[in-house]
Amino acid sequence: MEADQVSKTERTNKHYIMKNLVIVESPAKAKTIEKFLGKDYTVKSSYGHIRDLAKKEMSIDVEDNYEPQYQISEDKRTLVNELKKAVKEADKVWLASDEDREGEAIAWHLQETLKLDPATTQRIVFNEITKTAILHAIENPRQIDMNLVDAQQARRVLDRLVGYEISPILWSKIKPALSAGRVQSVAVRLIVEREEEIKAFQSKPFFKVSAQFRPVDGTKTLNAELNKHFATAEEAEAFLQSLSGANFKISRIETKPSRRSPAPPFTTSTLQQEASRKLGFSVARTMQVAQQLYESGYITYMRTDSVNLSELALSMAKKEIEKEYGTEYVKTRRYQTKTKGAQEAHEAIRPTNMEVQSINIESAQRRLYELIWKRTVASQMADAELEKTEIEIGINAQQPVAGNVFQCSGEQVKFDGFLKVYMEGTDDDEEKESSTLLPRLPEGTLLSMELCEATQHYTQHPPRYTEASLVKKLEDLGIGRPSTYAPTISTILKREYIIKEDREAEPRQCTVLTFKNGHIKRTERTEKGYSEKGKLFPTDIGCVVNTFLMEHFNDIMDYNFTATVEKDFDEIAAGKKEWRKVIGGFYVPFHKNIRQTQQNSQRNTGSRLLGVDPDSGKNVYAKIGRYGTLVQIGETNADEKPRFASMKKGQSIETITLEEALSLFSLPRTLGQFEDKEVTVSIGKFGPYVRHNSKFYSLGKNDDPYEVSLERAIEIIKSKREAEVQKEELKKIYPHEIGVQDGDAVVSNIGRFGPYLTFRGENFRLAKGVDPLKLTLEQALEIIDKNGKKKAKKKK
DNA sequence: CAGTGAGCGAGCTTCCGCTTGACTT
Repeated sequence: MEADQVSKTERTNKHYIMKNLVIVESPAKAKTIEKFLGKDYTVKSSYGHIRDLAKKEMSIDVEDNYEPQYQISEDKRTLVNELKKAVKEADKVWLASDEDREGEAIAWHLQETLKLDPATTQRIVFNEITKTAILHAIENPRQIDMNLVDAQQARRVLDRLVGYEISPILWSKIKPALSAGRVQSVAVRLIVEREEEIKAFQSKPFFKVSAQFRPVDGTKTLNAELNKHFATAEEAEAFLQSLSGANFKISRIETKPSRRSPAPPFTTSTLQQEASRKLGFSVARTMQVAQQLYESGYITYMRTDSVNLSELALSMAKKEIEKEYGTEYVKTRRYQTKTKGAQEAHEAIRPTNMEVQSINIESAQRRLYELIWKRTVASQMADAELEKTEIEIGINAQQPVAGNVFQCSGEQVKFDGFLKVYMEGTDDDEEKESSTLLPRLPEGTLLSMELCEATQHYTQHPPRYTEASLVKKLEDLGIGRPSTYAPTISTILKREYIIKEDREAEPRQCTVLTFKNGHIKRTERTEKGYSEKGKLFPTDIGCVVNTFLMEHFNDIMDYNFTATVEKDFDEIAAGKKEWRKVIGGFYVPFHKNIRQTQQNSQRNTGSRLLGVDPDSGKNVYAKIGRYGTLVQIGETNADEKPRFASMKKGQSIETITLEEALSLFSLPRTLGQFEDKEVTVSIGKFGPYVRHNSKFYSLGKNDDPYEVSLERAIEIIKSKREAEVQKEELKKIYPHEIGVQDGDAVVSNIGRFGPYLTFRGENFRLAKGVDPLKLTLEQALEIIDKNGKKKAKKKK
């Protein structure tokens, strides 16, 4: 009886202080929301998905209507246990993951895994992290939308089926450990096809004619360009010749106003593009730095496809612009997201506080922050007003020059508007002509020609993709999501389907014809061509895999495949289609194709016959082997085993010559004798090495195993020996006891990254240049204390 | 990763999308 009473009291008390648990996706978000909600609410984070298809095998039962087999992800087990505990202590659970397909699925997986009652579990959404938005969400809970969840399940299952059924075919037909997928394979296709375009491109020379004019009674010069190019030097010369004794006058001058509008605020994709163009960041670096800014509270969430700004952000921007630049610079703009397949669960990427123009922290973070600040503020500023002037200069020659005129144009800024803050970069490889202010001259003004030049140029092949321009292309095609752009690139790099490289351009011969005072002078000059930095090139493996996939899985390689299945997913989300039927409609023919391809297709190694080995008279091939590209002497199915040699970095099946291939067989190479033992050089699993007295010495970065001399090899051996002696010396010194504090020793030790301190089972790094042997106990303890505080901060 | 250096062959490899962490010798 007494026990009953107690529990009753407890229950009443509990009721009195209602305990709420809110689960969001990101811990940074959790921290912010907790502040808004007060102490009746505990806010925890799921750190994204907590459950997924099991990693091993397909984990989809195709016999049982595509039943997915889900599993708590390895790294989420402890987290799920914590969440379970928190659920027990709460009276009400609110699932507040993002308002999109993945977010809804996260909420559902949480509900299932935490065994929450759907009837009492509250599903809430907000796409703006403000107190009003969150309180509004709390007042409008709903239940989980199973249609949206099903759309996610269909997406997930389709991707697994495609990836896990095609990849094994690549292992058996081309090379082990390769992969294929709805997103990555199309990304590779884009790069391969661009390279093919470039290969097919025939660069043609042409001549541009430019001239400098001066008004007969004026001083200002006018630079203009002829409205026609010439194919040959002869034609250009004939044209220049015809200018002898010609008259020039302004035949048309037109001035018209024009406007320019700012670019919308950043999404993940546009941030990656601008950071690449303006800061030279790789896509991964941009995301890493943005993450740091997000975690420190400087910017909003960095994985988004939305250009939308919250009302709060709009008014903050307005205030900031008024304060900094004046009211005439303000123009509130609401942007519409046009991206295919955008889900818009978040705002655009913007500063959390527009009053903060810059932050005084590490350079990369500061520069990226300033870029975001400028872009956001500019997006809320007035148009720039320009005045564009076009001038046409007519030629009055003895032999009429059919329809040709010289042209020049200039732009003048009347009101700078958003240009005061920010100007979007371009991907154009050639520099844009700088806009100049043109003199105001009336029509009919007579001009004298000071100089005229015909310069040889070459037509340029389409540009290779950079990481950022590939992301843009993928986004345009609706392929991939903000959270996957960077990982997709790193996957196809890791598989060695593509490489990122700088390539120097071939120098080119350019003819210049100069026409001055009635004479034509011809000069030849060598011009540095356009060299490419950080561009993406397909590898042999990338090309062979692409050809194979294009031949056998044309539908999945189609640029519209994702867009097409997305339509199905949308219909599932709208409750118009059943996800298992959609998957069935795809899988039945797909799987049939898989079986046929496995049975009927040829092994494809990209083999190319290079010629005949003069020593053995056998054929020499270049092809893809188990561990990469190789060259081979002799036939694979002959009685005698063929000889193999791995290709060097930078060599490719397509371009390697017979001589280069044969030289690869010169390893292992015997260089000579040292200390009465043979010195040989070769290449192993971990790179090129020198072998001497059954010991191995890695070659330096700049040493070529095919070229390296005995002298250099001995140098390498000696320097490694010396390093080892030094290491032995260090071992004698370390571990070195600095002193004892409260019965525990403070010890310095030496590791791979240099000296460090150990105290009570914990390790502490030392700043550069600090010699642990000279440290006093006091100094050492100070370092430990400082580092300890840092660690504690990090843990929080 | 760890300071190695084959080739026999067992058993492994793989997808896309959400999200951050990690001890550090």
